[in-house]
Amino acid sequence: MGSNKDLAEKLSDIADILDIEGVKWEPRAYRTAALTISGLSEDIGKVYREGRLLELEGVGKSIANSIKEYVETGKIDKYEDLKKKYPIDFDSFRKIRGMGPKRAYLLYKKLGIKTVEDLKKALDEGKIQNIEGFGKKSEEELKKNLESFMNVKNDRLLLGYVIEYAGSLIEKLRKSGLFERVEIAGSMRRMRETIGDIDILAISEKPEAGMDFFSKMDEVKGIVVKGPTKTTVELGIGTTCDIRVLPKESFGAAMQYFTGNKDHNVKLRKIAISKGLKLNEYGLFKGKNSIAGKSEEEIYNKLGMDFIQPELRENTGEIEAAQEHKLPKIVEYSEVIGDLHAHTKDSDGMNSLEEMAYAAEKRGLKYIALTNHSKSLPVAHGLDEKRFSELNKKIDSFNEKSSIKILKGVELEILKDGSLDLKNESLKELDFVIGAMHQNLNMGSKELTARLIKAINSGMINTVAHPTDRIIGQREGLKLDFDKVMEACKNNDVLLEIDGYPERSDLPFDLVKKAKSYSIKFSLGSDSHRTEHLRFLDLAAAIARRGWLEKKDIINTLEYKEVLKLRR
DNA sequence: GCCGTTTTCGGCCCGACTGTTTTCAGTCG
Repeated sequence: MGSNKDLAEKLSDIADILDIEGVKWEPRAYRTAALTISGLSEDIGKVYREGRLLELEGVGKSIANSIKEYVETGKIDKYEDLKKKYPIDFDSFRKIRGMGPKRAYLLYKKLGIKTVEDLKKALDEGKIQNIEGFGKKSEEELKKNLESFMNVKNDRLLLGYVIEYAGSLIEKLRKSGLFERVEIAGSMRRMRETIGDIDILAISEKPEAGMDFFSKMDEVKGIVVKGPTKTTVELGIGTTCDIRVLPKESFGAAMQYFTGNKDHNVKLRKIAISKGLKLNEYGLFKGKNSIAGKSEEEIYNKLGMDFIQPELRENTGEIEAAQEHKLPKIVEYSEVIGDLHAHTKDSDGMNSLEEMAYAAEKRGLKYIALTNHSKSLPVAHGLDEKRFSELNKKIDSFNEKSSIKILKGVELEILKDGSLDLKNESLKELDFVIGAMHQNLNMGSKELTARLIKAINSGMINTVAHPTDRIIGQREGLKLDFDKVMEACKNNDVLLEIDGYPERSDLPFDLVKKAKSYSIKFSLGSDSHRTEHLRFLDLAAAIARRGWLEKKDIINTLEYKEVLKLRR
């Protein structure tokens, strides 16, 4: 029994070794496949068993066979053979800046370095600088990068906790007066739930002065590279930040290029080539003439397709849809007018009912569902029927006198056997019921799926809370059979939730897309436990956009009274 | 090894930066 991550690492290792052997192009193929698999949100074993391996980007006959081997035996012969020949810990070296496969091999050949520990020892003994192709500076560089590799806890940061920080960086740069324009690009612009670094693009008449200003900002801990138009620094918060300065006439091309993702860009470039054009960060070129570059729109249009929103740029069919003019009109952030998952201090939140409601109103919302935990979650001070009934009265009187409305809700425990934590009479008094599994999750996939489906079939819940139950960086999602779950949701008019709380970001966008294909509708929630968390609703909206959802797919775009009608 | 709106064979994204070279390879995004 292996994992997607382990398989992806093995395929990357194969790529590295083939690279060393001077094999042309094959490494690229293995890397593409590795990338696809590491980004997959379903178990590769499942994909294999359902005979869908060849549908994966970059997986052909040969790699599909390797995956088959891996799923069935946990091993890949080709990998084992190559690894015997090159017993090098490529997987760790890959993560050290400046250590690619070629250098790793050179150091192995010359000094017998196989592991990170070996490398550290050789560096400490000053042996690296004498190797041909290395020098004193490379040695120093490697030392530094090895250090930061050993200190790194988690390589990607959660969008929800970095986005405001990045916003303040941008503001500082704008106010410096050295730039005509400064914008965020990269995975942050695509609103991916985790980001590897922060990418900033700028237009400037004085790029060198701009680079100087940037590299000396308070937030900067160290400089990684610094050139006249491109600088990379390490920030105090534990991530790197790239800034790139480009000419005005190229800014659209640069935004397009640096927003990514990589696969999306590669495909666009191939399309450019097929039309006898060339696309790079400076523009779209016919021979030496630029035919587009100022704006992203003109680049997409000149390539024969509609403009594609940043959140969609993942190479998961958006380019084909844009060519056929069939992209959905995805939901706007401003169209989400209510929050359908929040807590107060009645259970495990920090703020009162009034504080939460008024804070939501201040953010421009028209309603908020207060969905406190139910009694079987004692760690969160879950409420019993009696306390819910009292809270409901408070909400009714609040609603009478205020313009923002509160929905009487619950985040209801789905018990071990699939029964519900509150009596039906009590549930009938509520406006919005979120079914959730927080406890007793150590059961088999079949049992978990059956448990959830029993709750969905009860007719008493509106939506399923954070359906995969993943915690990013801490635990994988539950191995639910989502085809069955979605089928059940569809048959019972039960929604799936998109929980915007940064660690959850759940459903993930690819499962959102899948659920949409079942014609399921969605509820969005910030899962706020304090007023400051209400901004996470935008992150839920971002996932909705990344999952191609339109206004009509999301009930938070309905008016308060319409949402009330959904409750039977 | 993968893939197809020039193709089932013959291509495979492209430019910046660094350090070591003495014109470029390796790495990165």
